[in-house]
Amino acid sequence: MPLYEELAWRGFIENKTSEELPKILANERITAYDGFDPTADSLHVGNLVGIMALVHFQRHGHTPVVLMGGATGMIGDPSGKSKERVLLTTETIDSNVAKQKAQFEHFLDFDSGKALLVNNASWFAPITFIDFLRDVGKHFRLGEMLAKESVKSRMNSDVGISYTEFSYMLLQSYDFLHLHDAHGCTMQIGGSDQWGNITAGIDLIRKLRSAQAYGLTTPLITDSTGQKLGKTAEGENVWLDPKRTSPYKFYQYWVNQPDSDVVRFLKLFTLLEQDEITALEKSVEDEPHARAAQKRLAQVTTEMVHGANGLAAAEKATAIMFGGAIEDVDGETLLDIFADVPSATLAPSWLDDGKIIVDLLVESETAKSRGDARRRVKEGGIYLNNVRVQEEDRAITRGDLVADTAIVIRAGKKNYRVVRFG
RNA sequence: GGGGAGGUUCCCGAGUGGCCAAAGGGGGCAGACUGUAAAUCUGUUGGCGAAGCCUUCGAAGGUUCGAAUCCUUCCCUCCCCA
Repeated sequence: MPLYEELAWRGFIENKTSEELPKILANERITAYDGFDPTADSLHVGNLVGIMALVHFQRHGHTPVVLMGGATGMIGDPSGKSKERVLLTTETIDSNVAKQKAQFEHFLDFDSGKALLVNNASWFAPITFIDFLRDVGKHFRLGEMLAKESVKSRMNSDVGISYTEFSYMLLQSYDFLHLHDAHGCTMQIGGSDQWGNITAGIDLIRKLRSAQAYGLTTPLITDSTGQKLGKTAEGENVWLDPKRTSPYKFYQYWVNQPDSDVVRFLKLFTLLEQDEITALEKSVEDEPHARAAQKRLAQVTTEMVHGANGLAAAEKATAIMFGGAIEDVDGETLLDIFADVPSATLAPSWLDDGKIIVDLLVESETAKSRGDARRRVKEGGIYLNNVRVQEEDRAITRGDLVADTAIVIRAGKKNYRVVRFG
């Protein structure tokens, strides 16, 4: 399937700046970029749409460019944001850029120029403010800028918009111009909220270089609850860094996708072929309880991000946590399985101090206060080694240890925490 | 620079001297149901405790027996005019 058709089928295309795009992508080898803000030390699931779009470009022989916003990340893009960005320090940004760079290497082949990763700090740092206003600012008309949706919506909100963020579109336009000049980049990919910034860049390239550039926006992916993609039920981001989001949790995030989203996500976040996805779609209709599509989605995405070992660990942990009893597992296996689960360590003597379940919940940070712990026990949402505990003053002793090493706490249906002693 | 409106618990938002740990909604958490789903229903949602106590309504002071509510100064946001 040609690239454009494949992107369309998979659901990557929200809008394009030119009707010529399908033809160009089929007949030419182009360089296309997508920007990523290094506001955290890891990429997260929300970035996957952009990453996978670049992956498809590379698979079809085009050259993808990952633009790290080392400079622009210090400003903050107002597009799609309801409030002003908290500004980060240079050190933090640099460190984030380095860490995200390593993650991109899981997806794209950067060998011998097949893909590029650039940081816009490298071209923004030498420019003075006066030069920038003269050379770039001159080509922007205030009327157009004010008409941009990203600006308008913030102007109409009661947080307003600072001059800093207002200037963002100039910076992003200059990125595009620079990549056009330096790498022959003629295309920018971005989320639908980037439309205004992308077209601004295309205009700048046309004005200054009399050249035609293109833009493609991907839809804002939300889950069935309308929430932005890549948030756990707790509202935390699902990160690609295993230190931030364990492979187990990552796997679980995908397994838990509702029927209404799973096919869409298979298309976007896996490279599975049309035949297999169609078969999985049928399975969702015919035997939804089997959740074959969810399992396959989780399997493929986890392996892609965390490798075969990460997937194996996630699957093993899942089998235990949603399956058998915990008593008949030996200590090593137990700790291995629960390696991905948040844990706490307490001194062995703790068990001899006549503590009760409420103490255990608080000291293992399962509950945020004693009142919270007490309430949750009362509600029947606390399990000790998978056995429900309903007495607030349930004593905790050495007898509760599994395999002489740990206690497994479960809060609610699927939130586990291991407490190790020693 | 001038004028006006505001800043309340996770969010929105009510509350104008005691009946306010603060209405209502949203969100979260838990339970039932279930497919580790959706929808629905129920409970719960500052901290410590048995009662009760402690901390909280942009910040700091002040008035008062008593303040989220009144006064002063400061910080921040929005709107209009210049």
